[in-house]
Amino acid sequence: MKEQYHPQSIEANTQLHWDQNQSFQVTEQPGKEKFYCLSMFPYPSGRLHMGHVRNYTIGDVISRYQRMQGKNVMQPMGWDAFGLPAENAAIKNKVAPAKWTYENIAYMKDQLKTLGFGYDWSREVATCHPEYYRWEQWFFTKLMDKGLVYKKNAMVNWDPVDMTVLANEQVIDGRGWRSGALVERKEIPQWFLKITDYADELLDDLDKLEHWPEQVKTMQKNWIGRSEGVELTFRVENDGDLTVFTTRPDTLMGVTYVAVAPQHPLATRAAETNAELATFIEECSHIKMAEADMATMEKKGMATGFTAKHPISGKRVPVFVANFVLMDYGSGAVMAVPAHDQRDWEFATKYELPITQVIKPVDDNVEYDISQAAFTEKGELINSGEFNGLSSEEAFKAIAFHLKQAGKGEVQINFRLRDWGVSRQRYWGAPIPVINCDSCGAVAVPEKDLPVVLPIDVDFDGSGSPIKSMPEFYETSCPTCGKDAIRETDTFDTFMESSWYYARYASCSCDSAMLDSAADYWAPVDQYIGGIEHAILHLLYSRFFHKLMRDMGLVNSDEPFKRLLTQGMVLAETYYREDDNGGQSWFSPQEVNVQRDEKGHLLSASLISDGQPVIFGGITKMSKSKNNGIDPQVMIDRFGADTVRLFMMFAAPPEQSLEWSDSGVEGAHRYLKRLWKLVFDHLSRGEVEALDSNALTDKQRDVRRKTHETIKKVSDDIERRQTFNTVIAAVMELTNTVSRFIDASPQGRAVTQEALETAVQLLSPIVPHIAHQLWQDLGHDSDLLNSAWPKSDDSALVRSSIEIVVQVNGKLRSKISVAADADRDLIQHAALADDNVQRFTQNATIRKVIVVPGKLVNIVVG
RNA sequence: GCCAGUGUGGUGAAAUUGGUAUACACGACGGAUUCAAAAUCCGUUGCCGAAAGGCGUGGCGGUUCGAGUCCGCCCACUGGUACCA
Repeated sequence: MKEQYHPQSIEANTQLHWDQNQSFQVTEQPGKEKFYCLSMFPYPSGRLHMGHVRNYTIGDVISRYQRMQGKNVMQPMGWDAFGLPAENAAIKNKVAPAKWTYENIAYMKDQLKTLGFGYDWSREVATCHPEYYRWEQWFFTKLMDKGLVYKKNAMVNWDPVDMTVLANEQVIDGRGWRSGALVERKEIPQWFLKITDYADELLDDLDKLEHWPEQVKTMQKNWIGRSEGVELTFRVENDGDLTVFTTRPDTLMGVTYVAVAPQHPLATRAAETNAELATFIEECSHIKMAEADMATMEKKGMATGFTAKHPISGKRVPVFVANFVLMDYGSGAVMAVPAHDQRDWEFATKYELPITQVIKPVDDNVEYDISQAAFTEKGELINSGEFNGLSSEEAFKAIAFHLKQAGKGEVQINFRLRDWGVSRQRYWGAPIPVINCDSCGAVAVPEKDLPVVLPIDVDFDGSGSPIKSMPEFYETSCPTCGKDAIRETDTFDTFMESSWYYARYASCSCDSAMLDSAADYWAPVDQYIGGIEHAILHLLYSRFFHKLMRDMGLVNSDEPFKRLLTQGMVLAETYYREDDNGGQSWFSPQEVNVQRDEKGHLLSASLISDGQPVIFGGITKMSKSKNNGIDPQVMIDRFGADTVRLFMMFAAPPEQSLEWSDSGVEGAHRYLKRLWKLVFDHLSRGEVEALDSNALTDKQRDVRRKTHETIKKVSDDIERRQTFNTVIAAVMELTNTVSRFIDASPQGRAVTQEALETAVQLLSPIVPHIAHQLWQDLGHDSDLLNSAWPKSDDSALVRSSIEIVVQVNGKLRSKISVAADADRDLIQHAALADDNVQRFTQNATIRKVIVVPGKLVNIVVG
């Protein structure tokens, strides 16, 4: 064994060993318990970032741990390769999206290998391969057959200068990011998947996901947003019916106006003879298609001149156009009850519309003032004619019944969830497999003609998708009638590809079907790991897809991911200088020198290159825009992969955000050097005898107890709690104990050997390369990967005496040592007899003594 | 705006079921080693106080023998908000 720790050669040799033995290639083994561990695949943006390193280290730790539990572990990796950034890079660097993507994949794959992750690379998939998206296209055509797909008009952000559809992130302050033109809303025909058909099941099955974080389940539940209410109709004078949904039919008699979306047909008709209204509607079209923008903008409206007839009272209420009513959600119209809804109240106050109170608190002592704010609680009905005196709950039923009798409304379950629009007017995505024929309509591309291959040799200039101006792509004939027809040139939302990749890994080489029987062996994923930012969309779409695949007979399970770990972001410090024009230029933390005071508070910071000061901009998510990304590669080259992995797992628990710290990384590196030295020093003392657990001194017994306590804690921390930071802290405590333990006797050395072997095994999932080497040095011929996870020996855990904390009035006053099996009375006596306790109790009356055996005594005095 | 989370020493954090607040690290300070430095090793380190002791987990209030942990209100920050992935 070498005296110095050289990570570069150890890591290269260990990786070569795994490679030559194909250590991570797996096949289905029916007799053996399987474990499918999956990390969310990366978008190939160019280089790995720290978020990837964190995500994949967590997955690798869990995989290696499960393997040491004797399971058949599959850990695959692939590429979420379609998406907007490739198009942006193509415009910027004048390189085709496909070429850019494939080059990035090659580079990032090398980086993943350097980090030593145990992937079965024979299962690699990239979603931009026709062999992959072929099956997605096939699946879509099957969904068309089953009636789960439809086409309708939907709104997009339109850049009138670049003549292109913009993603929400490409709209900045209401303008196109490249052209600077005011965006417009535009309605275009798009394909939708009927995810709302599965809303009930997606909601109910959340209860089956025992091992999902509660917060993710709550967010999904709220997103699906099941609510019970009444759908009812207002007859509009000189026009048709206006249907609205309300969860508060008990407030119906307080309706003083109704509002429709600016794009509503009624608004359009009203605007034909009202220039002012037409101008208002035009203004409303310049708002970005994002809920956050809609909800925070100034609420504005204008009367249409139409009136609607109240379905019960028959009174006429004005119809408004309001910019906050969404055309894509529900019927595009809402009823307004200003007295009992805060938004309606603000709108009514602004436009001087009447506010009619119809609910009062049941408890007359509850204070409220309808002139200051809406009263939104439930209560008792007033000013509601025949419904007066009913409770909100009774009125819900009574009013719903009344409306149903009159044929004007019905109780309905409503979902916040909307159907999934999957059309994108972009180039770098999977072509939607549909042909539009003048006679036959939209026809699915037949299976024999799949895949519809995306041409990759294109000139991409950013002015719209190139395949939209490629007749050789879109000119075709109708599969049904044979006449000339036009191929769909929109591509799929990239969430389509990421909704089923986990299943394809199992059947990745199958070229005759989307999935084969192997998918059923491996699915569902036992452990899924990814960023919390995917809590709703990706995870909901994947759950939906899994149910679709189940109903198509492709898998047997109801849910794709048994257990979920959502990891936090990786943050770093930011530094900037103000430009002359008021902008900011950001400097990498690695270019900055920081001065701190005695206590470590930041005093000032300056740029290393010119010595001039820079401003500290806070700690934020690593990003290109703030130039605070730390390149994992630089760190790996400097310290080795094990150090980077160790720091990542040590700095914070996985679900929390993690702050990058250069000195923290150096600390992690120092620890590995100390561990190496500890093993080296131990081995340099020569042969080690067998351990005889009955022949140990008290000190040797203490060290051995620490070893077995550590096994117990670490196993629980990895398996149940998934807190890898405390795993490392616990092993550090063990190695600290060993380095303080000086005992060269045969049994002293045997105890040390056991402690060191244990430490190496417990750390091996986190730092597999150094562990691989140390395991051999400690005298093992077999591969550490396949060694059995250590088990704690209960007899080593036994203690003869334990420490009990003694409090007086809840304040710590003393600690006493009692026999481990001491009963309540004995503990209480010992506590009361303690000198320091007596100081606080002697001049007072003891009112109560609380004894928690094994833990503490609290003496309450008065 | 709405939904979900987070907030503990100088810093990252620990405290798992309501029971010793600050484990394990980083930094800082002191010392050993060295011609010197780096590296390494040892020690000190929540705040106030000479000590006894008091105070202390974003803020205010509550429940309890006992609250970082439970409840109510508030503040700040983060993620998502359906075309970023």
